[in-house]
Amino acid sequence: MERKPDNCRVEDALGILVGKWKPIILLYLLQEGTKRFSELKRNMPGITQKMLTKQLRELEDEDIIRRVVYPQVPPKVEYSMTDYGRSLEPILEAMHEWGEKHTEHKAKEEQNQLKSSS
Amino acid sequence: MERKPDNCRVEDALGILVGKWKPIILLYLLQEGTKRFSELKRNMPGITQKMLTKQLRELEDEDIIRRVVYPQVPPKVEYSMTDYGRSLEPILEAMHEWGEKHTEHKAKEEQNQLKSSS
DNA sequence: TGCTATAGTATACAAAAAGATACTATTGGA
DNA sequence: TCCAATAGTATCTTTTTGTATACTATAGCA
Repeated sequence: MERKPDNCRVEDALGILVGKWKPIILLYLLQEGTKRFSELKRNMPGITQKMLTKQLRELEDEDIIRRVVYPQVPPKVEYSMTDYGRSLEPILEAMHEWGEKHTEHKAKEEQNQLKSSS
Repeated sequence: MERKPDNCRVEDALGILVGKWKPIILLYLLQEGTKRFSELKRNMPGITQKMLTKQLRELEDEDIIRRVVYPQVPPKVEYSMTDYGRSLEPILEAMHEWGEKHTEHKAKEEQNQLKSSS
């Protein structure tokens, strides 16, 4: 990594991944393939419709996911990863792995604090 | 990636990396090693002292960077990556690479839009 | 006729992140 | 005696994110 901060493109990836629900949406779609709006919602207890819609729209605007509307009533809308979106997988995977190590790390830290305070 | 969203640890990494200046700070320290507060500030035009201090404290609390105070006047405080912090490098690297591809991708998209609107 | 299901909007509000600006302590040197 | 340098705090304001809640359209069905 020999580059200047001014050509740092880390922010681009970060901008796409950031948002309380985006990583969860992306991992879900990566694992499960195509999903309807209602299935996404069911899978994310606590999310509001507005939030889910917003996150999906943002991901769609970045060409990370695809939105397909079926002209039916009641409506049916399906979401899936684009090929381009799938290219985020290594990042998500790296983050997930790091996150698991981090959990251990925090556990150890707490252990140390207990020792030193007793 | 065959896991349930409820054991998704992506958020942990995200929580550490998110912040307008954190990736820049981390890449800088990874590349340049130990740096003083004033050097960090000089390297990030636009950041306020308050912001820099806050981001550094948060990274320190997570054991990602180390803060060493020299009892001098005027004060001297040095920051550097911890070993643990260096374990974030693959993620930052993956993000950087993706970001570069993203820049091309966006350029192509704009080309296509120009074509289709002419 | 009125209810259900689905995928949303619209509006108001609360909380978190970021920015602007002013202030502090201390010592060596002019 | 007063100024410069360094690494901060303390407040206040603005912007961005996220939450809560209510509302909409429409085909099919009882």
